[in-house]
Amino acid sequence: MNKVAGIIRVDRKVLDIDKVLQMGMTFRWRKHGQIWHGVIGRNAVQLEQKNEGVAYSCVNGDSSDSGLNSELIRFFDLERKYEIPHDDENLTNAVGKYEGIRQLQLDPIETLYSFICSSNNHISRISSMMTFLGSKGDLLAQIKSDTDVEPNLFRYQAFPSIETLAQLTEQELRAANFGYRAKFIVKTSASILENGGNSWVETLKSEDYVVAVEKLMTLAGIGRKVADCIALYGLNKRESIPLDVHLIRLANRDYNLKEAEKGLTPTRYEGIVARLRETWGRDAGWVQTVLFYKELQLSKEKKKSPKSKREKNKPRTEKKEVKVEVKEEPVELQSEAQVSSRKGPVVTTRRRAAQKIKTECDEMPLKKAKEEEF
DNA sequence: TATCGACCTGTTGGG
DNA sequence: CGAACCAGGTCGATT
Repeated sequence: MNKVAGIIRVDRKVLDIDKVLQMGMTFRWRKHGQIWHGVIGRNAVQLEQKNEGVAYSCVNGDSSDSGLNSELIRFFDLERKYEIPHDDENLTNAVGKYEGIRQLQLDPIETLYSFICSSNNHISRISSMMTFLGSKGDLLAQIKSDTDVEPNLFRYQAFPSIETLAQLTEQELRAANFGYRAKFIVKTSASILENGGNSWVETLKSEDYVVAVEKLMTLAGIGRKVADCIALYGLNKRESIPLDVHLIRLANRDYNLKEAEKGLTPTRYEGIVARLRETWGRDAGWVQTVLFYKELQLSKEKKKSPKSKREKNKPRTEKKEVKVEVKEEPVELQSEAQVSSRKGPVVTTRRRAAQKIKTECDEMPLKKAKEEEF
């Protein structure tokens, strides 16, 4: 039945597919029983994590075995050995506790649309929106699922071309629950088409990080943070740090960042991100992913256990050995946050902002160490 | 350049 | 049960 199958021998500590496929990097993978179903390029792929590694099979036979194998290695970024600052105890602990997270190398176009949908949104809805967009793509395969009661069917669909996406109307998208992002999708599809379609997005991969971000931000619905998400997961830009209140919050707590969580202006965004890059080193983007995952887990734990009013005032940070290298000053931070505004970074001067990034990037040496790890 | 409100919709902390 | 200095932001207008 499965034309192509194999196994990638990789430890769960290096790659944990349960984590990376549902933490908010990619949104169209589904797990039925022990099997993950999804699409990579034009391959309808099934994955299962085992002790020996990740078993894979391709159910539509588009790819040769060796081809799919190397595509998966690329997809999961397995050729890279992430590096972290040796003296960062907080990070060392987080990496040790939340193992197997990778900086996925996803399809640029799908990633672009994913993160337009991500604004002011949560994973489950982004997933349903992306499934809707995916439903416009070529059907590669479909399978019946024993465990999935409702649709009882999983459809593997290639992500649609820009030409196809450009046919969607705002009305149709709003009916599909895209909300105000419907307009972004319509406008951006048209713009990309004007720029040259799929190939224009693909070429962003070979651009410098700063240029890529600058170009992405010319599109509707793509601001600074979303551009960073696309750059990180879709364009393989490791210096990219998608910055939001959660990241500021954790950096305030664990890295003495001392920044207000709100009122994130373009200038402040660049400044904070530059500092974090310095702190986290050349794999800052991956570090952000790990720490973000940690926050996700902490907030889940928090939700599970009903909290007393006492606990609420004392934000607990599971630090039994997590040594915060610097003292926190929450009071001061709060007052800062109150002074600053509530919402709304504005990007009136994108070129200016981009130039600033460039300066910062030039200072950052990017050596190309590469190691095998599986 | 910074600041603000509006924007879809789902979830949640309070009353 | 219905607001909310909400929630993984961006845009456009205004200063």
